[in-house]
Amino acid sequence: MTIRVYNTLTRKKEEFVPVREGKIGMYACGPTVYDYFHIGNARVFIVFDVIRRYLRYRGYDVTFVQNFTDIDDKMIKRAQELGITVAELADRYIEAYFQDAAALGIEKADVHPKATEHIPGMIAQIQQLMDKGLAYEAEGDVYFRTAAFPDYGRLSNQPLEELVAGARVEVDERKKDPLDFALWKKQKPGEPAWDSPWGKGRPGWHIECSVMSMQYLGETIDIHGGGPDLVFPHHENEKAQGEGATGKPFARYWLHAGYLNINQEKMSKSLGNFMMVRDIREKYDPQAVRFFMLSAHYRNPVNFSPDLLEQAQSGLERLNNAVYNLRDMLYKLAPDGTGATELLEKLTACRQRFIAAMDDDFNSAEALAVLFELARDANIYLQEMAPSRFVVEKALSFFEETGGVLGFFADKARGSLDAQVEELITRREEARRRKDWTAADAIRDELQTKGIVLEDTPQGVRWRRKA
RNA sequence: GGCGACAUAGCCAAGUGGUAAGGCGGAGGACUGCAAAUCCUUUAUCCCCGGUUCAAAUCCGGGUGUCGCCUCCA
Repeated sequence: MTIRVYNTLTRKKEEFVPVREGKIGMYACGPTVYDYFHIGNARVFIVFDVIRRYLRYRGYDVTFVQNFTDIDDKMIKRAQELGITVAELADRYIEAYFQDAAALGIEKADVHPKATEHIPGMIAQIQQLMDKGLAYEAEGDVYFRTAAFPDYGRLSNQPLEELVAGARVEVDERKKDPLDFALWKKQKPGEPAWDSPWGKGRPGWHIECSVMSMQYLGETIDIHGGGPDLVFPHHENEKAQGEGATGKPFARYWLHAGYLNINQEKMSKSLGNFMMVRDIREKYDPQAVRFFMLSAHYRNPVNFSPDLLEQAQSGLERLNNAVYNLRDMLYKLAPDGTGATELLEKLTACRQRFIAAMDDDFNSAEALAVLFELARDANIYLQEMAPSRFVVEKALSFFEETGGVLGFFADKARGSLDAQVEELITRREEARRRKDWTAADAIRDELQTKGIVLEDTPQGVRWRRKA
């Protein structure tokens, strides 16, 4: 079986074949760290986190790079507003990024390069482009000469004439062509700047990603991805820069997530409907956010609302309960030999279906459906009077394996109860034996307030922590 | 004007030729001292109109509707 991915460049699903056998270089455009990241960013980060985990699960040696844009107009403006330096602003929100990302179960990339630490490489690439006639200087700025790059517009599938006709951007007199974009920007008073052959200034946005991806992953990377609105101009420009400089394909597969809307509308400052992960975290389980994102195919547009998040929360709880119940049973059973049951056969079938779903352009929605089906089978199995520890263990490892790909069921430790809680549970059991339901229920209620849920099963009392 | 996406049950959402996965919610039932968790049953002919085909949610044509990109927004 092979993995198939939808490639924005060719606008169809293709068989995935990396440049070097067994190894994958993957780059996703990261946040500009001038604020907390929003729920739309979160979708992209989660999607690429899962893609990366899945490719690793399929046996590839994956190197994943995600940058931080720590110098640009927005950074400068925000730093001025806050009365701090651009570097201080970056530090603040990079730290916030890692906190929010961790809450969402997003693993750190192998490398998180910052633009400001790669200025010499950018200058070198700009120089390369100038040497090839693909860039020109104009009053301290440097622009990419799009007319000299015939492939320009191919990624976004836009004929050049149309790009020009549709251009709403005001014409900059210094550009030779409205489509030309800045590689280097001359310093304005008060702005951070670096020395360059063209005077003091700073890099354009697009050049940083070209340079950082090539530095860490080589001239041709396997997967380059990001948010949907990066197709044009950002990725189109990156591609032009990288291919202009090397003459080689910049990326084999371009992957883009779909939009995340709020109330059927795009998130935008003017509508005032920006939702930050930082705020959502205070009210909802961030794991539910993750589940929500994976419950639809990554390329489809999705709508986001608190109501939908609660639906997701309920769905995730069902899966979590299945895993809790398996773990609890494992804890209660003594080791045994092998157990031969239908459930073992279903495990094998479900594993195959999970892989088939994810192989098909990372169809996490279908993959989740497989987990739900197995959850039901496992729950049924747990109702047997004498389940086999061997089988329970196998079922549990299925969830841990697939959960490892999707980023769920991470807290393997069953956890322990403090002595006081243990004592309460014991006292409740005694009360139940006496049929003193009032006392038993009082204890159960008390534990509830401590976040401990008790469930009575044929095999004895079971407890779990409320999420 | 150019380019594109989407339209499946109350809600979310897979499925791209063979007679509709899964989840949330609802209803009924089982289990339980009561719960919780769980299980069982139930809840759709896939926007409309044509066409191709033995057979279409799935392909083709035409509509309608929603959304997006073409602005250094993920």
